[in-house]
Amino acid sequence: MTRAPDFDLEAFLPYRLAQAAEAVSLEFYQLYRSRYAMTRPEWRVMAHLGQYGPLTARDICDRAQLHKTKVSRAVYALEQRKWLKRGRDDGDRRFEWLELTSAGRKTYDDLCREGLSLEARLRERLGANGATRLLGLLEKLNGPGPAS
Amino acid sequence: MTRAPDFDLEAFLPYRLAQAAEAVSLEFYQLYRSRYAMTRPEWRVMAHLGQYGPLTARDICDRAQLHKTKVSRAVYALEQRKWLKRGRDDGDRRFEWLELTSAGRKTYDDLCREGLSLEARLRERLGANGATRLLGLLEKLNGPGPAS
DNA sequence: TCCTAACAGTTGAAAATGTAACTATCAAAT
DNA sequence: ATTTGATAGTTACATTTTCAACTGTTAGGA
Repeated sequence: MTRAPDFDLEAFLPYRLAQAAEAVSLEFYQLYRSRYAMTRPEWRVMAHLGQYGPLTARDICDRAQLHKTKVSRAVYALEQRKWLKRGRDDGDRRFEWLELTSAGRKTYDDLCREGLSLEARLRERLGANGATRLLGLLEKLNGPGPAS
Repeated sequence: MTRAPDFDLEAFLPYRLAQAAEAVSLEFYQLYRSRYAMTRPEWRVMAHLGQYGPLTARDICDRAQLHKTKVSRAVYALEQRKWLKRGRDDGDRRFEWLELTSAGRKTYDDLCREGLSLEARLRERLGANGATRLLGLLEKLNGPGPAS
């Protein structure tokens, strides 16, 4: 049982990534939270619906890496606020197709504009090509993933 | 009120960072969770204590960006398991100095070894200099931060 | 047809978290 | 000495998240 003296927390990727992600997403979270009283899962669900048209809850789970109970509750909340409507699939009645209402899309568009503005600030910090290189590295990092 | 057609979720940094951080930290989380039944805040607190010697709860809050109630509860849990001991500061009795016990250090050392092994796998995915470049970019990202 | 297994989505209870109020201690000013 | 305001850390309560069990539906045999 030897010591582990060469472990360096400051250079530990899971730690640094978590710190960076938290700091960056906090800026945006505070915005949609204070402006629209939305939670993180609610914004995630809205973002995916706004971006990729009608989806089932399952689709959102897969794409957004969100647990199905989170999606279920977020969908319920968005529906209550009339930002989303659901419709059963006629062929397979287990599915529900989820879609933003026009009120939901208005909110989504507003948050997209804010997102773009935040994105611009972040890219400024990263310098030319910085964002592209960062996205590329993140891609590599998740790449292989757990074998299906 | 114009549409926001150029918002691209797949290239949105807060989103991609959150996804990457979650995926990467999950690998490690599952390890210390299954092997030691530790929560994330508990590991964070242990990591900081193992790495930076005796600290107060406040130090850990600042360094680890962890809310003080999380730290308080994590410290309590680690203490119960005899992985940590606390001692009042003689000068200022508000402070408590926190330190890993030798049992705690043993656990910490074990997790450090696992951390190093995970880190090696991640660096392999990132290629030569990839990790260094990634850390540099993350640094820039958080750099300025909100003005104090 | 009937049985079984799988899937989409929901719900309830337990655990974790966030917020605000709290105790105890200290420092500075009066 | 006493008051005021700040700080370290804890606790209580409300909200969120997680986990497992559940309903309803479909598909594929026997």
